[in-house]
Amino acid sequence: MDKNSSSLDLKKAGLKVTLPRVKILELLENSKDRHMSAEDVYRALLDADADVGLATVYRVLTQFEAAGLVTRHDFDGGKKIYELDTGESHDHIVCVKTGEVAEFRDEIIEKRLLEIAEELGYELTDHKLVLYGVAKAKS
Amino acid sequence: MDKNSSSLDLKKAGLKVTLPRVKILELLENSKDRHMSAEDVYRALLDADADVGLATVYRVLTQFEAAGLVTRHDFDGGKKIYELDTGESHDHIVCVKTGEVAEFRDEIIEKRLLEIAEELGYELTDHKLVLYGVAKAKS
DNA sequence: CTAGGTGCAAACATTTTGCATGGTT
DNA sequence: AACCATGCAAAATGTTTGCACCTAG
Repeated sequence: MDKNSSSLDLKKAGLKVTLPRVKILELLENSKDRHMSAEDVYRALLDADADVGLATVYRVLTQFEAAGLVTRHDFDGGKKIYELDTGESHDHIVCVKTGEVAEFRDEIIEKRLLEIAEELGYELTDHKLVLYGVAKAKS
Repeated sequence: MDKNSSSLDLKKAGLKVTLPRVKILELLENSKDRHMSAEDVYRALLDADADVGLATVYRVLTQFEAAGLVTRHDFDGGKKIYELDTGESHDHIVCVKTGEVAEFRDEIIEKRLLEIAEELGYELTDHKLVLYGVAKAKS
């Protein structure tokens, strides 16, 4: 019953349960790297002997985003990065040396952003915050 | 002596003073919209009867970025957006309806970001913060 | 069975690069 | 004069789309 959870999520999202969609969703759920580009997903599927076309990967990821299953980021500029949407909004910190991505959520920031938008005369709908830094050696 | 300031900036940045570079820098300094894509710059130059190739626009903007004269953003994902670097780091708020971009700087945020990076074991080198919202009717 | 999904390849959009020519110091 | 910058067109990315075939409900 491995695919059951994925199937349920798909149905809940109003998407027909097809093989490519299940495979992609499972991949996103199980992959160690939560942040993947369409190309990453495509290659991972190939490695897993799943025969899914690149165009389908793009289409499915787009549908997943529309359905709220995944979130899209444009960290650097080259590619679009997708990650499973856990419901918990969070921000990212990227190591400029290794490219590794970590996540965090900070209430002080969240609260202040609301205030700032208010002060500027906007109703805040979303935000995107990425920190860039060098990971320091751990003591 | 309109071009003098631009020329000086270019020299200070260690760039040879050429016509395309001067024109592009002046454009960025004088344009009402501080945020422009390479295509935007290219078309504005065409409109001004400046005969600069698109490839040169890309090259010059890249050099300007390397020289610290401009900053690059990837607001949505499609295109890369450039803006003059005023030295004052600031963040952006984008109206999801009109696409208009406003700028702000908030010390509470700046301070907190440093703390967060520290807590996560990073030395902060940069950050990117974009708020998305709907501009409310002004009373 | 029927609507919608998929794969492939071609089309697109944006950015980069090779090369011969031209401009700046 | 020497060197680097430019323009053009071709190539390289990354993403989207048209169309014939296939599959889930």
